[in-house]
Amino acid sequence: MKLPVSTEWLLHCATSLAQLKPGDTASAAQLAQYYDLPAAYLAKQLQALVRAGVLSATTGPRGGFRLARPASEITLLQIVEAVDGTSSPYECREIRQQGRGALSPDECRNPCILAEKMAEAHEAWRLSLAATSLAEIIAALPPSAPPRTRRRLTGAP
Amino acid sequence: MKLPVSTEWLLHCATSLAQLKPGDTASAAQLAQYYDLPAAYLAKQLQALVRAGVLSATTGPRGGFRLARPASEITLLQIVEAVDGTSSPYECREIRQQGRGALSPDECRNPCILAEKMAEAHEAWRLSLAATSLAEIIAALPPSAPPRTRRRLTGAP
DNA sequence: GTTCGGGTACTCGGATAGAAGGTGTCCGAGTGAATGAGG
DNA sequence: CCTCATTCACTCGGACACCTTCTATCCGAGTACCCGAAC
Repeated sequence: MKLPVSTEWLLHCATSLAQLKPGDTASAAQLAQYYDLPAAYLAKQLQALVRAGVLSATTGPRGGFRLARPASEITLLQIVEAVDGTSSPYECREIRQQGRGALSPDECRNPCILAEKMAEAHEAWRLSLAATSLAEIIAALPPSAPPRTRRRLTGAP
Repeated sequence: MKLPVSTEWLLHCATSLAQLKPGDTASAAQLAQYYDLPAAYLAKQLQALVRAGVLSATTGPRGGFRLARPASEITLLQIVEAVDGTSSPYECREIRQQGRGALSPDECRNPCILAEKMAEAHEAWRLSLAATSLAEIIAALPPSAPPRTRRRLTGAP
């Protein structure tokens, strides 16, 4: 069970975008320089956040990415699931219905207990991530962080 | 983020082994037939549970696998982590210290907040899985299940 | 001075190769039990 | 009938290919801005 490395990238990028002034954008190239990441691949992953409705993209000069909604309404879960998908890591393939020990369809009316327990754990994970919004992450940073982030993102010395 | 398919196999196999009479064993071939799984690969994964101390293996005729401890002391988490490893799915590579926006080592004295939140979610997942033991899984089955499982595992008609 | 048109440079977006880890398979080393002969 | 050495079949354990997914890269389509000329 491994999350893509790009998960970290996008969590940090979203945090950076949340520190911009409303209406401002940052391009994929700027974000890539800010964190020293492969620009093309980062752009590809940012598109996933656009498709998920977390970011909105503008083309052309002075274009780039910005948050599609207020930072207080974007949770860590939404970002992670935009990158990695929403499916559960445990996929029940109903092996209890196969082989010599196969259960009758009648005995499988209620779902597999093991699958239920795994789903509960996944739900606990999701709830934990959904409990934190980007706004709370920003609030935990020192007050000097946002201006500095803006400065360094735009490339100003 | 995807768990190996073999996770389901081993959760079910451990459940089956927990239904044996104390001291009895089941071979990898028997378990594979019971669930219609590739026997060689299942054996390879069962070894992982042996290395983790969840199962114990006996070679030679009438040998096989059995629980290394009482079912009440084996949690779902121990089985899952034996298969998939104990590392967190989110790996913080400290990209905040790289690139144009790199933070000074002094500002990185306390760990990255995002990494902390991701670790909290993983811990919630682990706690949820650790809360259920194999004994509780068995207790939820109908009383007729264990004898039937034993019969079908050994190949008796 | 204002307005309009074209050019340009910059942006995202999707289609295309390479690498890592899970999946599946194979064969060898070791062991405990069953067997047969001998006492 | 009991004992013991031998054989054997069965078990696990580790080493070797294949395939899906993540990683990385490239180039094309579209667009907002900037500049120049005309009014």
